Amino acid sequence: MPRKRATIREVAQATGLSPAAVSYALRGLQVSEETMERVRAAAAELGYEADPIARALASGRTGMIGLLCGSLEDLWQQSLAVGISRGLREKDRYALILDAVGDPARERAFAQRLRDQRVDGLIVQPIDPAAAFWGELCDSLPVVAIGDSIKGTAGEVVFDNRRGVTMALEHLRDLGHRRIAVLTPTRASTPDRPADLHVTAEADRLGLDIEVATAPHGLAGATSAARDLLTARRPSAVFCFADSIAYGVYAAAQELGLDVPADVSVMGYDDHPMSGLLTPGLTTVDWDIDGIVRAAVRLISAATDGGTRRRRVVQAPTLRERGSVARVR
Amino acid sequence: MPRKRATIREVAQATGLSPAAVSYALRGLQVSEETMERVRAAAAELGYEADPIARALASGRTGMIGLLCGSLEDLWQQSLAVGISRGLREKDRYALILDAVGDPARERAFAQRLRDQRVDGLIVQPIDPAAAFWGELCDSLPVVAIGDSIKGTAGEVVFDNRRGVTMALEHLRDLGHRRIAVLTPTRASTPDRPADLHVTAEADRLGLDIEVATAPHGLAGATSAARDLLTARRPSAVFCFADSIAYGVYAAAQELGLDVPADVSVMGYDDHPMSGLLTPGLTTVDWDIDGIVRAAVRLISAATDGGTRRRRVVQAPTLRERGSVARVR
DNA sequence: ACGGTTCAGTGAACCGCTTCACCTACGGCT
DNA sequence: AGCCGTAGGTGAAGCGGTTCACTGAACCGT
Repeated sequence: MPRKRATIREVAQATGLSPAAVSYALRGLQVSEETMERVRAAAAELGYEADPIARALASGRTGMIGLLCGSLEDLWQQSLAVGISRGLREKDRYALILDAVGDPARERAFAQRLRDQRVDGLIVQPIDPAAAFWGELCDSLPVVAIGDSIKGTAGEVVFDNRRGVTMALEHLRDLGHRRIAVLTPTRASTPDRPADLHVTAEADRLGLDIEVATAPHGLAGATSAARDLLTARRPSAVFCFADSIAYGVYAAAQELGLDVPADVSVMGYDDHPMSGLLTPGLTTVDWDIDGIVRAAVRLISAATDGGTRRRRVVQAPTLRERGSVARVR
Repeated sequence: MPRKRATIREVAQATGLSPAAVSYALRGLQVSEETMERVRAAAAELGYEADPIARALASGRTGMIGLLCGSLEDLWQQSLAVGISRGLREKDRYALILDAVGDPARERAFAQRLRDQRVDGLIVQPIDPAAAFWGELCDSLPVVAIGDSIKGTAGEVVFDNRRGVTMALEHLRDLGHRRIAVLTPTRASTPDRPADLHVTAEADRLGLDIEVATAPHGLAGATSAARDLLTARRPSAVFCFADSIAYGVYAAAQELGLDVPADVSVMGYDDHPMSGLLTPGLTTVDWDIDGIVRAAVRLISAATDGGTRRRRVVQAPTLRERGSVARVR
């Protein structure tokens, strides 16, 4: 039988004060230095620590930040999540991480769930940035969006995806590629992502012959999607909308005995740490994950600390050329 | 101004029932089919959904499972966390993930924090399985340990680390390696991990010349630790206690112009999905991550659903030979 | 000496749900 | 008819904090 925990009333009893006074004292409010000391001592003595749930119910705050990821199977999003967790910890906050598994319906459910959990703020990498519920959500707590812009957020770190896509496609074109397969992450339902649309527009402009397919982030799934792609009408290059997916292309190529980049060029998008370690190194679009983490943490902190001005950080891409894209023969 | 949410009393009012009845009805308890239907309709009408915080305070349960990771910088633990999250979701539970960052003090603090959050159960990959506070914790909620055994848990998935270590070292010895560097994860303070101890014992038995060093899980950190190792008195093989760390050795070797495995053999421990994709493929000890995930989810579910019997799953390692370990010249 | 501030602290009403003890009406059984 | 068992429902007391309105005393300047 676990010994019951001390409550605030016991501390009050022990010090001869009211529960209210103890509550204030422990938060360093409204009481004299002397009683504060007394209360602290008694609390330590009794091993008292405020119950976060009760506190959340009464005050509506938790000190937690919600982190809602579109799909945690994506290694890049994993890195992002870990980075943000650590960044927040340095500010004495915790991250509550939820994974929408690429499903917009879950995204909605989880976002609301996090609100109900009284997170002080929400960082989200949205699957469907255009969805209607975001508006309502942004009204009830500070939201920071990463990736795509959401209306009404308290701050956002958006990627200049148009630029990133252009950069990638131009690079491929410059090396002579014309028939290019594009692999984008699978989504449960597919809201038209701005970046996706931009791909076809840009391909048009550059006179490229594009074929779009989807692939899951997980290595096994991505590999099998890539296998289909490479065995059918094989393109000269594959542009993957996430490094995770590009890894699947490597795996499929290996299976099929195809050489990267001699038989097929591969281009990624993210720059995950592992991308530099592959042979050949993955040529990819680098979004500076550390910068994004820092910006997101800064924005959410500002917003929850009552910062009022809406902030927008636009992340510019860099082409990270390694060995996976070659000039077409 | 966000419209206030409906409470249970409003639903009660709307149906002409008592709050208690509504509470029961929504959980399918103690009420007639007919009122249940009426309540459901009214709830839907009002957009009512029970507040998880209030519910947690009153009932002491949340439906959440805590997941406490030793160090989320480790890619393998990331995979584990994602896998467990998904596995739990299928059982309509959520995982609350916390990262102890390799620090036993944080491990303690977070474990208690999770208990205070009223998680229904805790899955932990302990840094310091021998610490005293676990006992108290296991008394107050079901705990499942992964990796090393903890006293008093409701279940555990333990790795047969002795066997894994022996397997790895024997493999290296069989290929003629004698001077072997061992790279283990950095810990804030270093409780003597059983596995670590076993390494020196086994090295002794096999007549190997071992040098132990530590490295962080992050690629940058691991790389720099490996660089030091490889520039000093270079061993013929490096045995890393995590694939993440082995990746750092690859990176360092690449920087230094050393060939794996011609100049230095590398052996991992985990089998992360990326390990097969590197060139050469990382020879490693495979713990069957999917099996572990399944077992952990099963155990914690059983334990929280009032399962009483203590369960112990011992995970056996498999040597996954790829190309990173060569016969010594 | 007196009204007006400030300071430290109090009581009680929440926050929104669960749960325990109790109540009522109804049907069945003997 | 009388009694009991049960299904269906009610009221109120929590859960463990926070917060708001208020009080009593000390202090202030005039």
